Amino acid sequence: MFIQIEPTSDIPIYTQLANQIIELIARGQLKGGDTLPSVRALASDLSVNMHTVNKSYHELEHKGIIRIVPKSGAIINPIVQEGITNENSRRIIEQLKPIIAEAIVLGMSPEVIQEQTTSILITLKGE
Amino acid sequence: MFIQIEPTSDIPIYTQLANQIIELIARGQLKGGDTLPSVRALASDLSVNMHTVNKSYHELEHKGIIRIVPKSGAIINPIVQEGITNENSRRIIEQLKPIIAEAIVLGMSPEVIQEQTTSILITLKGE
DNA sequence: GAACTGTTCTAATATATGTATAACAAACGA
DNA sequence: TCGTTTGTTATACATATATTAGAACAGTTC
Repeated sequence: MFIQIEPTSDIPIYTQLANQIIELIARGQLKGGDTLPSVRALASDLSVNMHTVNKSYHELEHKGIIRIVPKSGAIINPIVQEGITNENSRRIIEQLKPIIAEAIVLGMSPEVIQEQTTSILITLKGE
Repeated sequence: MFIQIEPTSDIPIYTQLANQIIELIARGQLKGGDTLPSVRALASDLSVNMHTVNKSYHELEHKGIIRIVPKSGAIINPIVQEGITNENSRRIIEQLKPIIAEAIVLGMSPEVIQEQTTSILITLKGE
């Protein structure tokens, strides 16, 4: 697991960690059925507190990305193949909207926004 | 100004406000040169504290979206026409990446992600 | 000159974030 | 079986962020 935490970032550590795990799954470097390190092991690895890692894992579980088996470990769910749910789709769009609005106001043209989106998709999935 | 604040949201009030002002500018409902209400007037209007509105305005100024003239008011900068700066572009991409990664993991196909991006752009700019 | 403006200051409260320790009970592995 | 590991839970503490409140100040506006 190649994870890098910046303790001084304005993004909370547990969010940084959750985001990076999501990115690893999107890239296919973590697959459905793979197990995540124990909260203690990963915490020690990243030099952060056990509870901080635990909070990340529960955020991922709440989003439906992993499942936590008590007293056992955390397992990555397979990437959903049947298409995204309406609820999740709505959430994603609500998150994208303000960022795209900001991009427009800062002078990024719709064409460039599309290009950058494509670029990110290629980076993540190779498509 | 049609602004709606949800006090119980997990998104801070000052962020909600800044986002909505940005969206109004992106939509063209606020234009370069337009003035924003005074911090006291808008705070009263939204039933929030003056300092919360002030924090929003300063966030917008920090992003280069408005300028604040001390003892006078806040004026919207024109939408940048010369293209986005590299620094701003980098920031936008860093914000988009984790959301797009999450969309992929939750089963949104690259094609649908592109479609939704287009849809948001149309909603905002009519393009 | 009165009203309004953003600024600054102090203060209080609530919530969020992160760390530190410890104990518990279930699961795991040898 | 038995020791180790696991996630869980509880308490405590420190710091930062978010929000509100009230007041005073000095420049701007009309």
